[in-house]
Amino acid sequence: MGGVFKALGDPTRREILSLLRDRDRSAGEIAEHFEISKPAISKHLDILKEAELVSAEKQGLYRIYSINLTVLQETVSGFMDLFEKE
Amino acid sequence: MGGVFKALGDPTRREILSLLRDRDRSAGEIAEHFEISKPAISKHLDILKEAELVSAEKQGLYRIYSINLTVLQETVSGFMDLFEKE
DNA sequence: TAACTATTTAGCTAATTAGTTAAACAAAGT
DNA sequence: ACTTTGTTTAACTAATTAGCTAAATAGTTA
Repeated sequence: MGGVFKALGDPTRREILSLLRDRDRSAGEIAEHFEISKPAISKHLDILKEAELVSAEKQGLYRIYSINLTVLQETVSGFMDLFEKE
Repeated sequence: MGGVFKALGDPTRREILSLLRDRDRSAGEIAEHFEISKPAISKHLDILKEAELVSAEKQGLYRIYSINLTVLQETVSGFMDLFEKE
């Protein structure tokens, strides 16, 4: 669970998630949206994958990334439950 | 908003929040729950304060910290709304 | 198999972060 | 005023992180 919050701590990674919210995208397509280098994006994707916030599927030459909404929602809302007033 | 996720990214800070969930506590009381030094805790508290996740009130010799549930909930749930399926 | 494209890995650097101890500051009591 | 107690600030260090470029890997196409 720590990994999820760590992953969400970086603005680039949050922006990647919001790109993937709309639709799946290849690594290169994601990289296009940022000023930073492709290897840097690749590393961010790796961290998101590690946190299970995204998953990747090989499709020919491309790696298609998709967001894992379930993990995102369950982790964050599970955490937030700790802070419910009762 | 970034500040909130950055603040939540650290396990010590999440644990501080969960201590403050039960009741307000002084800086020293918070520090007692951890192995690390008081100055280290003080810095964590500063980051949480910066993110407006906690607030501090002077009470004589003590600084009493309380959690700001509103900021925590609104920020996180506001962020999660971006990921609602529609 | 050679060339091309997409992506990742490796090796490096600069910046940030979480921790340390020592010193400073603030409030209270003697 | 001096001491004690609680907390923060300063100065430093070690570890981590986010970025870079160059090289390697993997898949496609000619």
